[in-house]
Formats: sequence, structure tokens, C-alpha cells
Amino acid sequence: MFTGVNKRAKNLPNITSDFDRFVKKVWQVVQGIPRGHVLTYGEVARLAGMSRAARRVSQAMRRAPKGMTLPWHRVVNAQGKISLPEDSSGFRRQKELLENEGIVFLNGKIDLDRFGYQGALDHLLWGEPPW
DNA sequence: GGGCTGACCTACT
DNA sequence: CAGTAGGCCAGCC
Repeated sequence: MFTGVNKRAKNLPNITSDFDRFVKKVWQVVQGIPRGHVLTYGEVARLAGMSRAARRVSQAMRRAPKGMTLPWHRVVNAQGKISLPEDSSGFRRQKELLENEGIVFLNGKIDLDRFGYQGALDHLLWGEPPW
């Protein structure tokens, strides 16, 4: 019986699972986030075709090949906050990268209406940068 | 298989 | 606004 049909074959890289496809889509989506804007994990998941896979987005980004340039710092949680321990080097690096793009933190939070998905649309439609 | 852990999210108090 | 509860699902014992 083929009980393993739907299982991911770790040792057979040419067999791609739904999750593998999701991972690659996440890379594309993240690479498409314009400078000076952010998306939430949930939005990235939805744009990558799995609306309930927000917790998988970080996994996907960590899997990016070494040479690949991913603006991973442009992904934050739904509260507009950096989802890393505040005392970690990763937190400081992400915050610095975002601030270098003109993103403003207010009480440790990014205003998603300005810098998030909707803000990016407004920017495209009206040509008014949020910064 | 079972249990536990996350760079999460939404809904509800 | 803060805190909680339940849901989510791949990966790693």
C-alpha cells in the first residue's frame, strides 16, 4: 500500500511537496516587498497561497539558500512589531535595516496603515510616500 | 504514532 | 489598550 504518497521525501529533492512550493512562493513574495514598506507574516502567507500558514513564513525564510538576497527584515507581525526577542542581535539588526529605509517606530511599533500593505497601495495610487 | 515548540493570527474579555 | 484562548502545522525528538 502506498501510505507515503503524500509525505515529503526528505532524501529525494526532486519530489516537491505543497510546502516546498509554498516556501518558494514566500521567497518571491518577500522579494517583491518594496523598500520602505513591510508585510505581516499573515499577509505573506496569504499572498503565497496558504492563508493559515503565518507561522510557516519564518521557516520558509530561514530556508533561503545562502547566496539569495531576501529582504527578510520587511516582514513583521500583525501588531506592527518585530517578532524577535528585543535583546537579540537579530532584533537590533532588523530595526536598523528598517529605519535605514525610512520606517518609523513609535513605541516599538510600525504604523501598518502607513508602511504596510495598504500604505504601499496608497503610495502606488497617489504617489505619496509614507515617510 | 505522540508530544512539544515556534521570527503567528484572530476573536474575545 | 492588555491579556487570554484556541487554532494553526512543519520539524524535531
